[in-house]
Amino acid sequence: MDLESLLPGRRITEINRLGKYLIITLNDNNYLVFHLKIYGRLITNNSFSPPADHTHRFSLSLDDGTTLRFFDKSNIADIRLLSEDEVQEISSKLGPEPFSLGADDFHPIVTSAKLPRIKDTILDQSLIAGVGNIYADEALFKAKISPLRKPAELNTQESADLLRSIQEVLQSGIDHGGTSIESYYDTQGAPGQNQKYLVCYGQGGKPCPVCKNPIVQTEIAGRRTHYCATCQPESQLSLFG
DNA sequence: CAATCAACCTGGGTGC
DNA sequence: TGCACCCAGGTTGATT
Repeated sequence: MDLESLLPGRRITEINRLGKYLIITLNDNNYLVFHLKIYGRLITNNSFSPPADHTHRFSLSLDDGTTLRFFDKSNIADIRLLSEDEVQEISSKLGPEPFSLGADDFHPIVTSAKLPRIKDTILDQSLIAGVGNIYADEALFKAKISPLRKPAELNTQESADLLRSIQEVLQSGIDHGGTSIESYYDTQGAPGQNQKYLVCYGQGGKPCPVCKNPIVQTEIAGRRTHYCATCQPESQLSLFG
């Protein structure tokens, strides 16, 4: 990749997030687009030394003396220099941002989804942008909805609860500086704290904080999945309401 | 057509 | 200790 040689002389005019994409707008109407995937890390703290397994992929020297460095442990993260049209194409494939949605908007999105389970549905970036695997499990737990439920069968109350839960778990992640289960770092090289606040994800076998039955760990659509089979019943009917 | 799977990469952990 | 295998917060295109 020779992005570094293409960039000198250009100016950063704006920085935005689009779903899970980070979009840096340049003054020539091009865009530096990052997708961190699982292990991508962007660091602006010049004195930060990442662990040895974080391979350096990219550096950009800014005129205030900052160096923007990009590391990726697995080399599957993306950095691309794109035109406005190409960014527009990415944007057009993304669903709405969860924080911009109301319950009335979210219910039809959920119930018209063609995916087999609600977990697949909220992970689908074309339906709702920005929800990843950890936050999907946390939100479904919080809303007391089984990840295995068929999306079309959620009633208005359930979809409203789910949207609110998605917003809450994402806000928690933001407030606590990210979830550092593996090795997430913010731009200063500091780990996030949100892993301390997870109540479901990664808790397989441990007692549910609500009912004390063990949290189930399984796999749904190839993604590690955790839920409480008691608090999040698969059947919509519950004798105990 | 819908749903799953392999591939993209690499390093770390685990179990034999 | 060595080695084969599995796993990872994601997305995409191929395959069943």
